[in-house]
Amino acid sequence: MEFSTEFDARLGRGDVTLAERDVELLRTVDDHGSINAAATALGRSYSRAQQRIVELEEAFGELVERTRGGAGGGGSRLTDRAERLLSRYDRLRAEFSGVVETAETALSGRVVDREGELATVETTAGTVRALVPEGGEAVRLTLRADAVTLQSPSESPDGDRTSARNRVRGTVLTVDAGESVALVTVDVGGDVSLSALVTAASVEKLNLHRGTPVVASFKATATRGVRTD
Amino acid sequence: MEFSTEFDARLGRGDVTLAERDVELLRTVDDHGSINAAATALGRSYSRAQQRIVELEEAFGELVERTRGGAGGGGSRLTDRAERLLSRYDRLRAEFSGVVETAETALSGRVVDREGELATVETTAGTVRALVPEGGEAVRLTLRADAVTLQSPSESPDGDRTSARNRVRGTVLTVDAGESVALVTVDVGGDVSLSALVTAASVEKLNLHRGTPVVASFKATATRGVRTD
DNA sequence: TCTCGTTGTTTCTATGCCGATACAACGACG
DNA sequence: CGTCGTTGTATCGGCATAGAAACAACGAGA
Repeated sequence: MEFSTEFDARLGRGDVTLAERDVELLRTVDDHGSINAAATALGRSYSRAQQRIVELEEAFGELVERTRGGAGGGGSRLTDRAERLLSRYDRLRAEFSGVVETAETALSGRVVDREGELATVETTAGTVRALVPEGGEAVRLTLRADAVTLQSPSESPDGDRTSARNRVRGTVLTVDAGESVALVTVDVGGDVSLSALVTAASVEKLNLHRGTPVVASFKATATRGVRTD
Repeated sequence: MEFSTEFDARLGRGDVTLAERDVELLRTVDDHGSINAAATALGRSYSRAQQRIVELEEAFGELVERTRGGAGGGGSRLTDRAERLLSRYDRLRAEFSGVVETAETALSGRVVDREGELATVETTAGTVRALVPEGGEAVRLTLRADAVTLQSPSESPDGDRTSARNRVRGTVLTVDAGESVALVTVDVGGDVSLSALVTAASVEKLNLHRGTPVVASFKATATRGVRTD
């Protein structure tokens, strides 16, 4: 069954949280030069918009510099603090978007050893280390495609000199090339294949196509599990 | 300024979206054995809870198996479909949590070349490849600590045989050891340091401590940018 | 066949959020 | 010194959401 995955991001400070709606408002104030024009442009009431800005400022500091009088009657513009806040929000949202957009591999497995939140998990694709919250036995691991590094088997070092502890041999199943990046699926012996997001340049350098033998490596700290029991 | 980063995750199908509140309800139905008991336990009204379940089922299929009659008057339990749905939601939420909890490095830079959404960006830490949405010039790159692999400089291959295209030399600044994982900051010459989340085992194997020379490598596809202009 | 607590359905009501409206205060510009 | 469109403030009303309450229907078990 196919779902759409959605989210909304918030930045909290005290008991006030900055949400998408607030960001939209502040951005529009910046664009239109006044709270009034911004509210109108967004189809929102001025009074609520103004109140909301005051509320946000109580938590986040001065965000909007108001001026009154003059030819145009006055206006408002964002402070540097507000710009930084919006930039911070953008990055947060971009990261969440990354989660939603990036392909992922899900592996079912069983915890066989554990040291703190670092677990050793037996999966169909082999034994991997992963971060798993305490308490679980049966787990499901999630691994983002952009966390998987592919390399040529001949170059595969002994693994003692890198912090990427998980290392699986396999052969390339498919290469779905985009404009500048490609989604590569790798058969690693289990019932599911492993997805890796690599650049087009890497596809060429590693000569990736169906049948290419590769070593897929990924960090334990980038492999996260949730319990399923 | 320190913020709390929050999110809520949703799974959509058609025009119905499964939110945290719904997951909570379904889980409680499972725990208590009836919609009625679940609603009471959550301090919610039975009628709304029941209506919501029907609404969810119209989009997601049968989620709750109801029975009426018998000693206890009947009851409800979750279907396999519901269990799978909840598991799927858990993994999504876990991924978002990962974003919130994982340390990250932010690099300011400037796009000097671009091929599709893959950009070459000059930063204070050197030249890196990153995924940047079209249109930007000045960008801010975000790199998750769990996406950074550390390796010993002696073992650093020529880079043509791996798909981790970004490679930066540096020296370890700090090692913040947790129970089983450690957050390592690496001085890479710029004004900011690079954070890497590695296992305690890797700290030992690579002999990481202040002053250790390392090569930090990370994939272009795991480096995401947002424009700042 | 009766009992029981459930499911299923309807209606009323409380609440919170927000737009709409009205009006006072402001102050640089002309 | 008046004008102008802004900021700032208070109040009313609409709308959506959800709890409260009441009641019918159900059906396995005693």
